[in-house]
Amino acid sequence: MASRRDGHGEIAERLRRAKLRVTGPRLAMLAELDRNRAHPNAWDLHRLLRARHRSLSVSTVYLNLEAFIRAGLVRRLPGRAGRMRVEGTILDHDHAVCRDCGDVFDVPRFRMPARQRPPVLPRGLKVLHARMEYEVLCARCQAERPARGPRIPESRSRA
Amino acid sequence: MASRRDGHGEIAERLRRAKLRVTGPRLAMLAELDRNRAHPNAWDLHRLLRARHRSLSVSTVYLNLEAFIRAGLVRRLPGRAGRMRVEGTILDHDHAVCRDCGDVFDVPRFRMPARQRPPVLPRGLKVLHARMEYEVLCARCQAERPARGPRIPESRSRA
DNA sequence: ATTGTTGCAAATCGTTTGCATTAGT
DNA sequence: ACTAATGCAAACGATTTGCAACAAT
Repeated sequence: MASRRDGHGEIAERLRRAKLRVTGPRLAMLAELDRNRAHPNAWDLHRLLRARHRSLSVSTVYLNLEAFIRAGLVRRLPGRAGRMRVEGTILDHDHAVCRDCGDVFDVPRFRMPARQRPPVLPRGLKVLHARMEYEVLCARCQAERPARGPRIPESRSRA
Repeated sequence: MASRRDGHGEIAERLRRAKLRVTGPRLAMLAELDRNRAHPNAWDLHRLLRARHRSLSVSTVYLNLEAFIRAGLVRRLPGRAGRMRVEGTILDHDHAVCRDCGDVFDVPRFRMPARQRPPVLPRGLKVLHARMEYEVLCARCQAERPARGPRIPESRSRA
């Protein structure tokens, strides 16, 4: 509906290049993902977008995220058990994931030295990207006592 | 119960070092994780272990996996939306994750060149490990037609 | 006109939790 | 003895699916 106005021209273009139909929900989702650096999950997005798009349903969010991921417009992030996280900024950064709470932090990108040849991957795999990933302990989890029980399930997100 | 016999001596030792009580379910889980290179999830483990340990419950599997992860005995792997995968072999290898189906493949480890200094991480993060991760398209997904719908939810595992 | 997309609700299924019991230490 | 670990079932909550109405091409 709200096709190309809104200054979504560039986003609409991305969708077309990906051979995906340009629709309101998609423009809204990509726009949000463009600006949201908090690694939101499907529900975060749904909640955030409901403000302007009253009728947006969760299933649409899921369906579109899947489509975006396959189109390479969005990347799926490692996250805590039971939820999918996503990020739209396929920018130049790597991730640090907290071993205990699963929180994800953006970290400056590590660039593989020019002549360092990447390892040979198993036959059949087509490499799309290679990036460094850090397993860390976030400040909060370090403070934690030896802790055994599960951590607070996480669920923040900026607006 | 089946404390240290079974040739689980070494595993029991690992548990003690991690300050975790040595119990049957734990010995069984770690033993399975030691030999299973298929990146199983909680249900896979439960299913595999039920054979010998008829009474093992899923919650115990989850609880112990969480404990193992925090103890650094096991690592949590990136997985498809909504499920946790795990691996016991904290060996020298990296991972390649299929963008579309989420399958994980072990790949030879990339070693950061000696004098290449790793990037500075945000203050407060304590780095436990740094490894390369590849975003790939597995053979099956490459064969796939442009595909839009979700892939078969995955769920294999060796025995 | 054709076919992908959406929204809704129901169905699934992975993960978590409460609690009484059992078993390590 | 003291307390963690277990098993069970119920509770949760995230993701998926079926389908009819709708909209993009």
